[in-house]
Amino acid sequence: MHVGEVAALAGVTVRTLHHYDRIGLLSPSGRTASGYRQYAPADLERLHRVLLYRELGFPLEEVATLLDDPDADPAEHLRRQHRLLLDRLERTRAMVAAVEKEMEARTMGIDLTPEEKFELFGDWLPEEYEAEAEQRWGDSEAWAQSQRRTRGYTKDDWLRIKAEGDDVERRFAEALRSGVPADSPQAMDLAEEHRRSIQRNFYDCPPAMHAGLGRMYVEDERFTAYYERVAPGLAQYVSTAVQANAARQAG
Amino acid sequence: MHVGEVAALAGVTVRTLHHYDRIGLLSPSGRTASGYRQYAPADLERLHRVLLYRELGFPLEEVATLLDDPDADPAEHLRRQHRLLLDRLERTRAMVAAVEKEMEARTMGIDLTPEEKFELFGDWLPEEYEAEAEQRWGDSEAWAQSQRRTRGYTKDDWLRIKAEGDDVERRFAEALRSGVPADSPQAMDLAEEHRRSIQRNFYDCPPAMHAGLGRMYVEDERFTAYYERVAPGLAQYVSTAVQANAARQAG
DNA sequence: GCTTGACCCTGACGCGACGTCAGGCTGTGC
DNA sequence: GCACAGCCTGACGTCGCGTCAGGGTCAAGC
Repeated sequence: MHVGEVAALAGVTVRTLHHYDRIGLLSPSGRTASGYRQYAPADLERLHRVLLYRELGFPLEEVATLLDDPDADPAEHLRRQHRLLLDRLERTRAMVAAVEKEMEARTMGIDLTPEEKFELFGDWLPEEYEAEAEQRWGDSEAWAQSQRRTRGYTKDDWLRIKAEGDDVERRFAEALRSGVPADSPQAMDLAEEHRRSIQRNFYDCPPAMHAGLGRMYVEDERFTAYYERVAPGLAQYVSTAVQANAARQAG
Repeated sequence: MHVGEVAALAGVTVRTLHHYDRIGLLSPSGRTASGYRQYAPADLERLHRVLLYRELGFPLEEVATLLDDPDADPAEHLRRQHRLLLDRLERTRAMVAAVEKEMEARTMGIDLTPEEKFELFGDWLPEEYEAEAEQRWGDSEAWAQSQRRTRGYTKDDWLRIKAEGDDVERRFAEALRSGVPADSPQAMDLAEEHRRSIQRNFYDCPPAMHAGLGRMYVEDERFTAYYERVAPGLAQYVSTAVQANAARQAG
């Protein structure tokens, strides 16, 4: 195969292949009499690995040392790439969660601290996050996928939505005032309505994620303060109702 | 706040902030009498957005036009960033799936075509992949997370593992030869053993993913050929047993 | 056999997003 | 009052290519 074909196959430019040849990262294993580069199947394999490591953010020089390590067999590379990709998956998921927290905060008019906003850029320790996310969101995988529907909302929608949320809040406060238990079917129905409202308007919110939000309402003082300002005891009330509802859905 | 603090908070260097100031992407809203940069909270918010868009691969000039668009309010940015992050999540997931396919192929000594290996780098159309992945892996979310255990395998492990896999295969072939139905408890038990073997050795493999592998064994001719070479009809046999077992686990 | 047009070659310069000194001013603790 | 950390502004270096420039190659069609 010559450069053009390889470039088209791999989705890179010819110039890139020239560059990789020049710096010795990937030199084609042959040349024609007239000097044309000839790529063998093994060269393609190497290119494949190069592109994956590059995608993962390695500088080309480091890629070269990785690939030229005599102790690293193909399986070794696959395992490393697999691990790195899973790290990236986790990191992206954390960023999605952070943006969602901001969205949730914004709809309630709560300001996050600067530290909180930037925390997702800090030096990323997957193990640390893992446990936290697990606890916060439960099955954090299941909800992440289906959230693609939230795209393409217009500004007007958000006003309508805000009104809708206020309505549910008001009825929660009413239930609390008239002594309806937080784990009663009536309160759970309100919680379910709350969940469906989020689901329709903001992002897909399966019961497990909803339960996570519920916990946040009592654990994060700013969310607590938001509800407490509507009515005293409402944060705990909503939290309990939401979690009871989630348990009901799961059971 | 002055540069050093902001840099530490956001996890960037002072030089980066100088650069953003120079190119007009993020100029601090004030200076002290002696010329020190003074960053206000609003500057931090802008920086936060800058870093997220940068992380998502936008060139800085484009980031500037995005942020200076008078029609784009904060919610607009959150929605866009959310959408872009979900795209990235999907793309990373596809790459993970591709690497896993390679791993699976390698353990069976099957070569993937160059096109297949590079397909994940092609111009990425999320919708296209979505349907395919859904069909291939079922609940592709649920299994992705728990795979972090596969890290840190040594070379020796893989030899032991290969022997283990061969053993299960041999017993599958035996069951097929002696007329044990593929959806019988006995065959399903073998399938479960197969799944657990993968789970222990290669990557976490919940029933849904295992069922996906089972489908691949009959749909991808090279995997089919692998099993058929062990015994005629074995590909379909294993596939059926695996999927029956997955259904049993789910029920 | 000759042209045409697509593809290949090797320099060489340019660019984006900073890293990295150099040389000098500022602000705080002892 | 001085040491030392932290701030300033140039200015040059680096990495991973993009983008010409100037010239050779090759299969197709006339």
